[in-house]
Amino acid sequence: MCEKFNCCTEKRLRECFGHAGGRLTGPRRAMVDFFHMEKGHFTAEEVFEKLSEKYPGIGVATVYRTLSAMADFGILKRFDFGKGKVKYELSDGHEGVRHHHHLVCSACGKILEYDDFMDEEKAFFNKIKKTLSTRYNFLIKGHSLHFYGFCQKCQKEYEKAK
Amino acid sequence: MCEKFNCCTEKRLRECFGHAGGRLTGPRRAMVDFFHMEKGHFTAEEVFEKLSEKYPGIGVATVYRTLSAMADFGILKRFDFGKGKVKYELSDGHEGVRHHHHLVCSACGKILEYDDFMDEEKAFFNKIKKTLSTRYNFLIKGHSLHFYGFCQKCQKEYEKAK
DNA sequence: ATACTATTGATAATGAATATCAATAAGAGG
DNA sequence: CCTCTTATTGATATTCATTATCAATAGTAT
Ligand SMILES: [Zn+2]
Ligand SMILES: [Zn+2]
Ligand SMILES: [Zn+2]
Ligand SMILES: [Zn+2]
Repeated sequence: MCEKFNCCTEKRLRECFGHAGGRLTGPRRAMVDFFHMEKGHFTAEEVFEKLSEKYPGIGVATVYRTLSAMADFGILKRFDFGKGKVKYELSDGHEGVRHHHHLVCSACGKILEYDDFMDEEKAFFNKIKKTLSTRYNFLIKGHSLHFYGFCQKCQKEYEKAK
Repeated sequence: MCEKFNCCTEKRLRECFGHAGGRLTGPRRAMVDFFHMEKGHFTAEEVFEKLSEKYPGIGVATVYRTLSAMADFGILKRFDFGKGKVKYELSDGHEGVRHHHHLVCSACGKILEYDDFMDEEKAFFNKIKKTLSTRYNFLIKGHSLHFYGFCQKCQKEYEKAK
C-alpha cells in the first residue's frame, strides 16, 4: 500500500499518526493512498464520499481525524478559501507536487494552480521573512498566498452583474 | 455620525447598503462608526459584544448581515485564518489604513500587521498578475497573503513541544 | 403626518466540525 | 497462531458559527 510511495514510508506514517505508537490502520492507509493517487484539493466531505467507494464503511469522524493528523504532521496542506469548508491537498515535496499557489474563483469556487515565478517568489519571500522574523519577533513557519477573482466561465456573468 | 469620515460619505454608504434604495439605519451607522473608531480585526461575535455596549439591543443577525454587506461592497476586508471564525477589518484606502499583511500565530491566534516591502511587493505582484491573467484566463480582483508561525510568547512552548 | 416597505431582531434552522463511547482491530508477547 | 492490551473506529449526539424566517419596527418619500 503506502510502501508504494517512497515519499511516505511506513516509518514516516507511523510518526505521523500518534506520537507514541501510532497504528497503521486500514482507514489511515486508505486515506494516504487516496491523496497519493487522486491529485487535487478536497474537502472532508469529498474525501469521505470518494473514499467510500473504495473503502466502504469508513466513518466521517475518521476522515476528519485523519485529515487533521496528516495536515498537522505536514503530509497534507490545509486551505481555507473562506467558503465555509476546509480543503486539503498533498503538500509540497511529495512526488510530482511542486510548490505552487492558487487562483480562486469567487463565483464558482474553482481552483487553478500555478507554479510560475517560484524562483523569484522564493527570493522575495526569503528576504521578507528574514526581516519580519527579527523585526516582529515572529517565528515564521510558512506562508499562504492566493489570488482571487473570476475564472473564464464566470467572467461574463460578473461583467453583467456589475 | 458617518459624515465624520470623509472616506465613507453618506452617499457611499447608501450605495453600499442595498443596490436600490439602501436605508441608512441606526444599526448600520453604528457598525460603520465602530470600524472607523476601533482599529483592528474583529469577529462577528466580537463586534456584537463590543457594539452592544454603545448600541444596546442590536441583534446578532443584523451584525452578520451588515458585515457581509460592507465586505461585499469593499468597505471591510474579510479574513479567514482557518480558526473557524471569520474576521473583518477596515479595508485599505480608509484614513490611516495602508495596504498591509498579517503574521498569524498558529498557537494563540494573535495577529500582527506589517506594511514593510509594500513597494517591492506591488511591483512583483503586478508582474505576476499580468502574466497569470492572460495565461490562465483569470480575472484577478485581489490577493491574500499571510505568514503563519509563532509569536514571541508562543515560541518557547513550541520549542518545548517539539 | 401618512403610507409604503426595507430593515430589524428574536428565534429557529442549517451545516461543518468535534466529542462521546461501546465495539473493533492493530500490534506486542508468548 | 493465539491472547491480551489498548489505540482506533464509526454511529451518533453535540457544539457552534452562520443563515433563514417572519412579525414588528423604523426610514423615507409624498
Ligand atoms: Zn468561476
Ligand atoms: Zn494546489
Ligand atoms: Zn502566539
Ligand atoms: Zn490588518
